[in-house]
Amino acid sequence: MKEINDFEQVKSYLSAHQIESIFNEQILPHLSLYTFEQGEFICSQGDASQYLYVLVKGKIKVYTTSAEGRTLILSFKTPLEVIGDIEYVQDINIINTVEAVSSVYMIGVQYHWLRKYGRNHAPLLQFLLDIITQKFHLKTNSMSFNLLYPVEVRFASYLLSVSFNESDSLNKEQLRISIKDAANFIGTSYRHLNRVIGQFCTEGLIERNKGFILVKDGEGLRALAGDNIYE
Amino acid sequence: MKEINDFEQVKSYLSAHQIESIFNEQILPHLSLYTFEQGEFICSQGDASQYLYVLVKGKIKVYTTSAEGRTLILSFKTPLEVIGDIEYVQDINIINTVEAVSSVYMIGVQYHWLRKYGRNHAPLLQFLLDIITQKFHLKTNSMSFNLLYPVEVRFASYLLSVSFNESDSLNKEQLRISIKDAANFIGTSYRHLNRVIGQFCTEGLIERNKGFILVKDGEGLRALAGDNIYE
DNA sequence: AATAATTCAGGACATATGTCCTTTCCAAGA
DNA sequence: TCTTGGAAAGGACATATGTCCTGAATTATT
Repeated sequence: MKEINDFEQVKSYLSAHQIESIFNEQILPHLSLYTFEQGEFICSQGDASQYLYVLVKGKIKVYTTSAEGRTLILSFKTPLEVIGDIEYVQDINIINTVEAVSSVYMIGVQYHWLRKYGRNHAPLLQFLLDIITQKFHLKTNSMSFNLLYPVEVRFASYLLSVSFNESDSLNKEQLRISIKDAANFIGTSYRHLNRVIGQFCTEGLIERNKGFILVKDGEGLRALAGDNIYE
Repeated sequence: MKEINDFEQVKSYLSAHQIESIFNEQILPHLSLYTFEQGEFICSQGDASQYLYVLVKGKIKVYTTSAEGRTLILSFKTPLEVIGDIEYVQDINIINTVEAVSSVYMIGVQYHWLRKYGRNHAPLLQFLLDIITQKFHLKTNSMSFNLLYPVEVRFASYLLSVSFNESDSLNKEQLRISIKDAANFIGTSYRHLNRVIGQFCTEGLIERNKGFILVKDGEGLRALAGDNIYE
């Protein structure tokens, strides 16, 4: 983590995401811009929490680790997103580990100042409500989805969701995904996901060459996934 | 659903739950008290949403039904709880079906009035934030739990959680649970849950007689469940 | 280039879980 | 009392998924 001492950048990110109004005059001076490198932790499960972060650039993943050491990825997030909000409101330790997937920029502010100056600032409260209800909705969906459908369907959905979001930067439908991440995300084992990938290849839905996965038949995947797309 | 036209009761429920301050003078006149019978729907997945409900007495269950007709119970809730909050903030249709498990009392208010008079009322916003973050936290836990652990463990946890909460009213550890509900809650089939129950009986953890389940070895269940208790 | 270390793909098998169906039993109604 | 319907329990089997392990492929290191 590195702090970037440039208040102009803070302001410009706020304005880019149209959230200038959520922080009032008293809080503004206590905002800082932080950057995290790829792979760096933003916060770790169980730690005491102190900062509310607003993700303004880059991509992060949120995951939990069970007592037995199994990992479950709960979500990937891109701006605009908030980290530490639940912990702030509930006054509890960090629930999930958050890790930078790309290089990441976040605006951070200590709970301390939020408690002091933000408690009754309606725009901030509304903003948090909006963000959290979105998260909640998304989580509700993925929870039902994970429990109600087999791995095939979840993976088809995952592929679609990833290929849509990433494809801007990459070659058409060619995308590098981490199979391990994918397995942890849809809550299955690496081995089993591999099996499903093999099956998809046989059926001509995708093709794989050395770590990459090429979506050959998006329509086929969509048919498999049904309406359910990880949003 | 039946409306109870008695503003005194509304006030007394508000005060019993110490939430008098969340509704301001303008909104108060638009609060109503509703009662639902056991089995009655409070709201149904997909419907247009119009009311925010505060559960003040009784027990409800929240579930979702997949396109294929499978049911997944997302949670059982007792006071203090809010229904329709996500839908209010996001302005979307009802996400999950909510059904009264016992006879239920709820304070209802139309979104209309909330939008008109509640938008900037910090106590209301804070209250919603608090409730929703709690829900979110709970859901995060149950999601990881469901994905990370086998049915045995989930059921052990479920039994513990239910026996603690219900046991006030009932005979010691004797509790009537709906096995179907339990199966839908932990996201498995009735058949499989039955199998696990059989196994638990063999191991002397529980005993069953005609629809009832008797917890014989709470410690054993706790050992199985590990630290993970729903909620 | 040669070797070691790591990642990747998949085989073999065990286990968990789902589907379908049958039997038993009990309660509601004729 | 006699049906009849529907819960409850569980048998038989198919399928989904997990665990452990091995060999090939790839990358890093000397």
